[in-house]
Amino acid sequence: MDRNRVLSSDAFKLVENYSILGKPIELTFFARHTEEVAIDLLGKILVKKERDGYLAARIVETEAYFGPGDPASHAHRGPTKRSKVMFEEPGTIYVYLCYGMHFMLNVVTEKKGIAGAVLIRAAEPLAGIDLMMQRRKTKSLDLLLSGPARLTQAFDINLRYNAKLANIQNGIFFIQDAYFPVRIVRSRRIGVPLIDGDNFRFYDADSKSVSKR
DNA sequence: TGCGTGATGCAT
DNA sequence: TGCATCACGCAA
Repeated sequence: MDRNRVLSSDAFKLVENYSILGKPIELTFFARHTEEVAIDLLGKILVKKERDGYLAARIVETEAYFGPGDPASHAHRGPTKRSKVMFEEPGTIYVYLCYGMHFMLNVVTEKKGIAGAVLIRAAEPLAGIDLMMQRRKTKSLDLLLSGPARLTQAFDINLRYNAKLANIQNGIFFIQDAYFPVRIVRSRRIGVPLIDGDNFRFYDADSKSVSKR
């Protein structure tokens, strides 16, 4: 199936198709090494159920954040009021406010008690596009979800979701992508201090929705 | 390029 | 209690 066709397809029907092909992924998916999860999340579909239908987007950019030893991680000095979520059960959603105005969406990894999370930085819109464009006040498909704050704005993700499990009961979950192979590129993480050996950002080399900078 | 914006967490 | 700091986006 070609990607342009997907992007122009009717929103909510498409999600039904994906739902048939890929069930929501098990939370055990997240109970692995953070780097592995960050890579494997590329190509997965982020789905959020709303009153009037579904929002769906194909994840194309992620970053891995670890615990102690990773100075860029909120958890690097152990659990605090904010970062304790990163030590929670794998598959827990970690949302926090950045620069006083931007929400960041992460999913907790590793087994409970070990800090780790994957920041979801960008995605390609698949369903609920009109609603997302309305929220973002943009007409560009490429820019709609191409940045961590853009994505949370379009998906209306805020602190209410923090510390909730990423499962269907809570209105947000992932389903598997049965279609596209992903050509993965690694780079250093964005917006964090320069760290020797930082190579924990991952993106789909063929996606136009990857964030710039 | 610079600024808005507010919670966080370390230093007092 | 104070105050740098911050996984960013947008107007210019």
